[in-house]
Amino acid sequence: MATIKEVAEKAGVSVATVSYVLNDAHKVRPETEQRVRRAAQDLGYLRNTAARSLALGRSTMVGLIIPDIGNPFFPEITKAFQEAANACGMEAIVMNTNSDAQRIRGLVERLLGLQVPGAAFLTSQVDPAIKEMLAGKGVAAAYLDHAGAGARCSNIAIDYRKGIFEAVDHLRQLGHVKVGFIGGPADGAAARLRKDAFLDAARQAGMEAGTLDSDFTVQGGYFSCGKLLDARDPTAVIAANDLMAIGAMHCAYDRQVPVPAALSIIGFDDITFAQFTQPALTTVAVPRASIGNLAFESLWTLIHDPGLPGREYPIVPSLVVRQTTAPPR
Amino acid sequence: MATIKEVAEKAGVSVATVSYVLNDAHKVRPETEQRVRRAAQDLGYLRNTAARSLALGRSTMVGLIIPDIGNPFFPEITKAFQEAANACGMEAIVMNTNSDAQRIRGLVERLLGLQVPGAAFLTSQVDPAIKEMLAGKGVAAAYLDHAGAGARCSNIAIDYRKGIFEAVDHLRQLGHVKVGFIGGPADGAAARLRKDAFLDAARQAGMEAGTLDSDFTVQGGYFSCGKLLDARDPTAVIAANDLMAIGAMHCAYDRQVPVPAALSIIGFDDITFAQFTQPALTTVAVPRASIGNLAFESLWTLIHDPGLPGREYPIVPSLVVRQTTAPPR
DNA sequence: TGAAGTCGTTTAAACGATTAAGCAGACTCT
DNA sequence: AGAGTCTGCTTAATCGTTTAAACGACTTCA
Repeated sequence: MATIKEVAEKAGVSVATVSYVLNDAHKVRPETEQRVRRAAQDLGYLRNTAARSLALGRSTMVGLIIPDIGNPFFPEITKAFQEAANACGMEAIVMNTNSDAQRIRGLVERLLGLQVPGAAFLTSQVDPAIKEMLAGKGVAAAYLDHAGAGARCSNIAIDYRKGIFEAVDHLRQLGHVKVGFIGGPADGAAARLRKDAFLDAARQAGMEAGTLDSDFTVQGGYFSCGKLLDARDPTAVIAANDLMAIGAMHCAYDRQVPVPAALSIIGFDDITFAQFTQPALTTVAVPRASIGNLAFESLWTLIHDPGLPGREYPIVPSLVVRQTTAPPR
Repeated sequence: MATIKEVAEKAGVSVATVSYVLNDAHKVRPETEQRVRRAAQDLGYLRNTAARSLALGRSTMVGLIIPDIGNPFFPEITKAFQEAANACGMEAIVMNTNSDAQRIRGLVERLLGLQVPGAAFLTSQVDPAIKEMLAGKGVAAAYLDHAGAGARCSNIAIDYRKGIFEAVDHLRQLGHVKVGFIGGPADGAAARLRKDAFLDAARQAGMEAGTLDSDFTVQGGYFSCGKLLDARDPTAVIAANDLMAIGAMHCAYDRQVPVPAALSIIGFDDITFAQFTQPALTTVAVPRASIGNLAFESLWTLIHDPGLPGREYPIVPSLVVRQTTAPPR
């Protein structure tokens, strides 16, 4: 592997000059710059990232921590984040918590060892101690749906309320009165936001609302829908994510309850698959690529202006009407 | 950030001793080791990966190159790869080609700059020049469905033939005679393997076979299924991946052709969503977690025994019968 | 008793970049 | 002409590890 030294020798200059050229510090005579670039090109020179990170005291990698890349909500976010990072000359290190908040500490230590200047945490819970530690070490952070922005951290806030209100309003316009809601785990902050929004919206629309906490899985949606149907006989069900909505559709199918004729179903997230269910799922679309982009951009901003305080970045979902909603039976 | 020097001072030893402890070289008196470990613990010491990589001449990161993390075939592979890497104290750097083979060169340069000791290429085509370059630099490589193993590279070979034969045999047993096949792009090697296997299997089963090349997307499956239905009126269709099979299901639905009563459909891959279609998709399951694991393990082996030649790792798919297949009308 | 091992530790030289500080030489100004 | 200011480059220190080689202090053995 060619080193900066070899490039310097070949170009007949010192390593410092090569370094200046490579870092676009316009300190070098154009003619010399050309010689250096030629030499680098000819030798197939590639900067040694490790050496660079050591000298700089920080690497060009940023962390992206998500619960599970297998969850269809995250691949698109990940991709957008990676692309944004690459466009800025950085690498993304993607890590899964497997929905186990305990794991985060270990992941953060790995990231700190890698000297990352920043990391995005797109998981619902992060121990405040960890947040403080990161801020203390000057590592930029971006969170999703956390309390708010802080010293070295920004927050990406999905406006669940708006999305849920649109969904409820859509059902109201169709004439529904008895509406069920299948929520996420009771201990999740993001799940609570959606449920509270639903209750408010339903009250405001004068609906008879019934809610049930579930677990964001297809299976969970299936069972919860069954219980809801038995207990309250709603004409429409809103699920807090698409996976549960799909479970609900299967439940309805198995019980021979036609969707949407006898039961309207609305999901949340608009995962890629939502458009391919039969009938296609009406759902609240969350712009996932934007989340990934914003997550990186917020880090980039924080990294390049250490004085700047963290910001709040809003994400605005909106209802996508497909085929699982219709007037009540 | 605490450095090894501070740990050494706190423990009253030299940095070399600390390094030996940290690297589990059992060269140190147990009593001293304890002192060092305590000191490291107390200071919250984390190894500086950049410095380590620089000294070692290679990093503890391995590359994983895939076409698109948004494609449901890859998240699970990625996850398994990451977990295998982490279990061995390494980090995975995941990169997308966005199905553009041209991009690979750039990605490889980034990986080489990161001093990775190995990388897995789970994409259909890799320029032989790149393969040679990697082997030349002593970087271990793992490929998917490539010609074969070589000096510093292993190959993971999915036995498409076996999977396709099982699918065809299943249809034969049900009594189907006119069977269609929706393949991938004509220029893809993996697509060709599946199609050839189908033609062989169909001939062997004495079936009337019709094939059509498509593009591995839901849309493509939809249109191709339509064309196949118009041209040949088959009683069953096999798609080269699940996405196209799902497209075919939609096509059948839109044409009021009941599945499986009037048309049997079989997919390939068994993506997570295959079990959630309505009716649930019969498909050939490819053990994706195994692919991820093997990809990493093959790299690990090559990295730790530089003398060892690359190996061929077989992946064996198998049919999963669900609800989209039945005897012909 | 002295040569030859062990054992546990330290010394010091890498590794490949970045960057502040220094240094010639040319140019400007008084 | 001499002092001061640019310009364009080099010198050399630095980042935090790893690891071969050296080095005392003991033990063993002839």
